[in-house]
Order: sequence, then C-alpha cells, then structure tokens
Amino acid sequence: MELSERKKQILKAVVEHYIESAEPVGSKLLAQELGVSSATIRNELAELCELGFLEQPHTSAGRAPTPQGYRLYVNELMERRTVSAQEAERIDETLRDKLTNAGGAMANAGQLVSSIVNYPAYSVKRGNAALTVERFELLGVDERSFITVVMTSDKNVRSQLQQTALPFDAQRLGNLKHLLNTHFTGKSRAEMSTRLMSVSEQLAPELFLVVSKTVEYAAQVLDEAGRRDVETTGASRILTMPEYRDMDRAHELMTFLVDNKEQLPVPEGDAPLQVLIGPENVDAALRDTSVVVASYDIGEGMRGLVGVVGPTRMDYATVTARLAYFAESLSKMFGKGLPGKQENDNPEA
Amino acid sequence: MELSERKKQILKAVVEHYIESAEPVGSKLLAQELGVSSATIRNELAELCELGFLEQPHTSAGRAPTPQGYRLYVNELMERRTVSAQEAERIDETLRDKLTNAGGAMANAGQLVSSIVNYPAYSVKRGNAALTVERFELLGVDERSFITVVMTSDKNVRSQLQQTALPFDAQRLGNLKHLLNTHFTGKSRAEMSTRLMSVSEQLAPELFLVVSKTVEYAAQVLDEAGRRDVETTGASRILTMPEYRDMDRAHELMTFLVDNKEQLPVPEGDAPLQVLIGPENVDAALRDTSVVVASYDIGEGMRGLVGVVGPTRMDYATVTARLAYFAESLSKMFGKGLPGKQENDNPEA
DNA sequence: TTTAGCACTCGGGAGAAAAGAGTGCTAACA
DNA sequence: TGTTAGCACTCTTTTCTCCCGAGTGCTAAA
Repeated sequence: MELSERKKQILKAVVEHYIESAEPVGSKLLAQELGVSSATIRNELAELCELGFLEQPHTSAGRAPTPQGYRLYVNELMERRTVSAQEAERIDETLRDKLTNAGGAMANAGQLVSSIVNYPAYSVKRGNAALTVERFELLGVDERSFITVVMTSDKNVRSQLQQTALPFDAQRLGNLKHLLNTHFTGKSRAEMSTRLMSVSEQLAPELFLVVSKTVEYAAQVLDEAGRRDVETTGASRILTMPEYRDMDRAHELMTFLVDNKEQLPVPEGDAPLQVLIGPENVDAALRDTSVVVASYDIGEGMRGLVGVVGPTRMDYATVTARLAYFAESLSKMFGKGLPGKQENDNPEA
Repeated sequence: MELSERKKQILKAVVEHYIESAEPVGSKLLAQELGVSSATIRNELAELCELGFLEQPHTSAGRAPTPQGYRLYVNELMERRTVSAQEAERIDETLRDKLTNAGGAMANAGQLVSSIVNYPAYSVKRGNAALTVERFELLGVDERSFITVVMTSDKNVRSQLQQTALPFDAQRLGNLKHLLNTHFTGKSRAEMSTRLMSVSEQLAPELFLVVSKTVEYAAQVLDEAGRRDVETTGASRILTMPEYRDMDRAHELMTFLVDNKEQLPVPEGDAPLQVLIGPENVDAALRDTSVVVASYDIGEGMRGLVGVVGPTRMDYATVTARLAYFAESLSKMFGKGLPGKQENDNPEA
C-alpha cells in the first residue's frame, strides 16, 4: 500500500527530527510544523506505527523511526542533497592536504572520511589474489649481500636487502637472476612453491637457500598485495553520541571496529553508494548501527571502498552526499595526475 | 624525613588495594591486615595524608594515594616483580605469532604491548634525521619507464616505478644513474635540494625533470625514514576502567591518544624503563594518567620505544614487569636471527 | 604508644511525590 | 468524512527527603 502524501511528509519530519535530537518526537511539534492539529497528527502517527514505520519506546512517549522507517526515508523521502560549495571546498582541501603526503591512500581514505562526516569510518583495500611477479632484479651490494627488487604484475615495485652465507659475485648474481626470471615470474603463490621444489633438485644446497629466500620474499610481497585489508578510524567519535552513552554499547562497538574490522560489510556489486540500515547488516554486532559504503575508482579497473559506521539515527542525507562527493573526487584524483605507481599506492604530488 | 617502616607498609597496602578496587580504602581493612587496631591505623593514615602521600575524596571516606604516594610506591615500596613463567610464555608466544607476520615491528609493538598489559599502548619509531642516500639504482622497464631503487645509509631499500616523458635507453639510464650517484649520495635533504639547483643549469630541461623527480622520491624516502612516528593502540580498553566511566573523560583521553599522539612522552635518556605519574606528565591532557615507557634495542645502535598509558591507579608492578620483559625479548629478537633488513624494518621469520 | 568508644560527617540508595510530556479516545464541528 | 478541541490517563523523569552505612577524628583509658 502506498502511503498518503501527508503520511510521507509526517514520516520524513519524524525521521529528520529524530536524527537531529535522538529523542522521540511528539505530535505537538509536528502539528505546528505541518499546519494541522496535533490530534490529526496523532491519528496519522498511530497508523504509521501500525504499518511498522514508527515505534514508541513506551506508551506515553513520542515516536521514533524503525529500521523500516529509515529505509523508506532513505529510498524515497530523503532529499538527495549534493554537497554545498563550502563543503566541497573543505573536502577537496582535506584531500589535497593529506593525500599528497606520504602514506597510502587507502589507509588515509578512512581517516579523511571520518573527519568529513564525523562518524567512524573504514576503508578497504581489495586484495588482488591473481597477482604474480613480473620481474626480478638483483643488485649486488657487497660480497655477501644484494638487493632484491620485485616488480609485480600490477607494476608495483618492492625491494629488500638480502644477506647471503656464501659470497656472490656479479656472474653468480646474473645466473640467479636469470633463474628467478625464468622459473618464478607469472606464477601464482602456489605455483611458486611447487616450482621451488622442482628447482631444488637441480641446485647446490647453498644456492638453493638463497633462491628460496628470495622466492619467499616475493611470496610475501604477493601475499601482502593480495590480502584484503580493512582499516578503521574515528571510532572514538561515537562517544559524543547519545546512543552510546551506555559504556557497554560504546565499548562493544569500539572493540568490534578495532578487532573485527574484517567483518565490516564489503558489498559485492559496483553500486557507487550503498546504505545498510540496522538489522540489514548481517553481523549481529552491527544490528543497531547503520553503514554507508561507497566505492571509488583507483584506476586499472580496480575499485577502492570506504564506509561510514554510525547509529541507525545517522544523518543519511549529509553522509551520503559527502561520501558520494568524496568517492567521486578520489576517483578523479586516481584517474588523472598519477605519474606512476609507488610502493604504497600513494599518488605522488 | 624518612617514613617509619609501618607507615611504608600501610602506604603500600593502601596503594595496592586502591589499584585493585579503585575505591578509597579504610582503616578497618588495613587494621585487620596489619594486625593492629583501626585507631592506630587512622593515626598513621592521618599523618600520611599530612605528608601528602594520601588524600581523602571527602571527610568521611577512606584514603586514596596521591601522585606523590604512587611515586614513593614505585620507587621504593613496590616489589620489583619479574614475570611468571606462564606470563613469559604468553608474551613470547604473542611475539612469535605476530612479529613474524608481515607488518612493521614498530607498528605492531604497541599493539602487542597493549594486549599484554591490557592498557592502551603506543610505540615510537624514532626518526633518523641524519640519514642519507647511499646508492641509486635505475632499472629500465620499457622505453618510457624505469624502476628507481634507493638504498639509504641504514641499509634500507625502497623502490618505485617511474614514468618519463621522453624515451630512455640503457645508455641514458646509465648516465642518469651515474649523475645521481655522484651528486646526490651522502647528502642531507637540504643539500640535495641545493645540489639539484646547481645541477639544473648543466642539464637539458627534459632530463632535469627526470632527475628532479627521482631526487624528490629519494627525499621523500628520507623524510619518511626521518620522521618520528607514533602509533597508538588499544585506546578503547579504558572504557572498562571505572575512572573512565565519565564519558567526557574517556572521550578526552581517547581523542588525545588518536589525534595528539605525537605529544606522548618520549624520554630522552636511554633508561630501560621509565614511569611518569599523573602530573609528572608535561602534557595537561595526561595530568591524571600515568605512562610507563620502555626502550628496546633494534640493532645498529638504534632504539625503539614502547609505552603504556593508563589511569594513575595503574598496576605498576605488573605493567613494569611485563613491559620490561617485552622490551628485553624484543631486543633479543632484533639482536639475533635478523638475516637482513627489509623495507619496513620487520624481522624475517 | 596503642586501643576502645563515641559523636560526627558525608555520600549513596530507597521511596514518595510532583512535574511533564505525550497519548488515546470521545464528542463536536465543517 | 475528515478534522479538531478537550480530557483523562499513562509512563518517565526529576526532585526531595530520609535513612543507612562506612569511615573519620577525638578523647580517655590501658
């Protein structure tokens, strides 16, 4: 059944007041706002309650939205705001300031979002499990150490200094490099391991030790790049919100954000923006929080993910607008002006 | 004036009870513990109050230690425990588990300590401002991109892929590398900048662009290595402590730990363990918290730093014992079994 | 110097009462 | 038929009071 126009108006007003005050809203306030009597409003409110959009904490209290109420609000009622010029300016500035400095964009994204929307936030680095090593390089340093350089198939480069038990001259290093590049490039982690075993038979033990160490390092690099990585920030912001006056609730959510961050929602589709309200979250610990999550383009067909976590009474209009703008800006930044990829995926000034 | 033996005993008992219960301790409990009458204890307590070691929240309450009381306790009264065998085992295990995985030791140290002592903790990566580039390497990838490898004077290696506007063949790359290694190694950040300017005159503009970009990257690497870096973890642990029942206090400390972590105490001397009690902290935000901070050896004359933050009612005996043991273990791990340095200073399995 | 005894202080908890906010229902009204 | 005014009712929150208990300081005796 479609709600009457007035009911929608009332529901919208209730949601917005509740979002602002965190307190059940009564008929009086609404009456004066909509220009009808409080009795009329009360009739409507009672019906909205029966329909499941509103609820009363107790008999003689005002109404608060149910998750279903928020859902309708987000889907239909909420004005789809775009950020104001000042907000845009502020976000752009934050982006410019922080992102050009050292430090991975992913790690920072959550932090930035959190400061932009004033809720806890998280960012997800999606791992690429299909990554392989594209090229090995070995640079001699002295007799017993050399630099291993590994370039992965997504053009990231990493390197480490490696000590060896036996002396390595330039020629040996060349041979080793050739061996690595012929046997261990373009291989998955698992393939690298099996290949390592088959190679072990053909090599002197001391040499094999060096090969295995180098391959191990490469595997480690791939692991790290392939790992899905979730970072949360701004968890302490919830302490200012009335729903987290209760220490236990606050503590529960905060420890969840820190210790179980891997379980934060990571929607599959490429929807630019997604809102999960209360019980729509699969994880029990999030059953009375809402999550807004946006994806952004990091180039080369890859997408990053940032999300915001807050009470169901979250300011959806503002959060969605700002988050959308943020994701858009970030996509743009990755699209252009990226001269080359660096170790930590951080774009260069 | 030196305190009588009995006064010390009483003070010690008060501190320990208060540490455990967070509630002012009365004469009755102490009387029964020390085998004298409560009246006697009361006299002693009154004197300890006058001397500034104890205080009363209000007239008819028990006594709680003042910072001065804690200080005496830590300096003289506290039994200098060593960790029990189980504790040691647990710490060793935690260390083995976490530290061998990917991820910098410094970043992890705080996290480990926090889980070991059950208070918020922080770790400091001391920057080395005197760092220079020891060696540049350039590895051609294709016509318009090459890998820059930078080895710093502390034998760390970092690398990035770099795009160029004009095509670069092997010979040009060789020249460029030679130029970088003759002009920009062993130089401080500032020197590198001035050297860059003087070099600019002798080079074609397109070539200079590439040089400057590479040098900029090197500078960035030095910056990052030179930056003092503080990481905090476990801030949410305070929410279970009675002194942070008050949301405002909890919020204040938590935001401080997140946003102002650079202001956490970093003692200068190489004392293995240092305790800062309440107002002994310079920072106002820490005036009613205590900090225990330990330094550990990361080899090559460098020292790392880990600290614990908690209420003045911190369990000093346990914390100092565990932290000392942790720092010692960490030093040992860095001392041996470190085959070579990696990018992130993480020891290899 | 220690102890028993006692009057006193103060915070915290239990109720009771009052205040306040908001409701549902009924009856009148346009 | 939808809207409104009025009113009794419900339930929470706040305030006030009272009382209890824990603990003290002081005094006088051992």
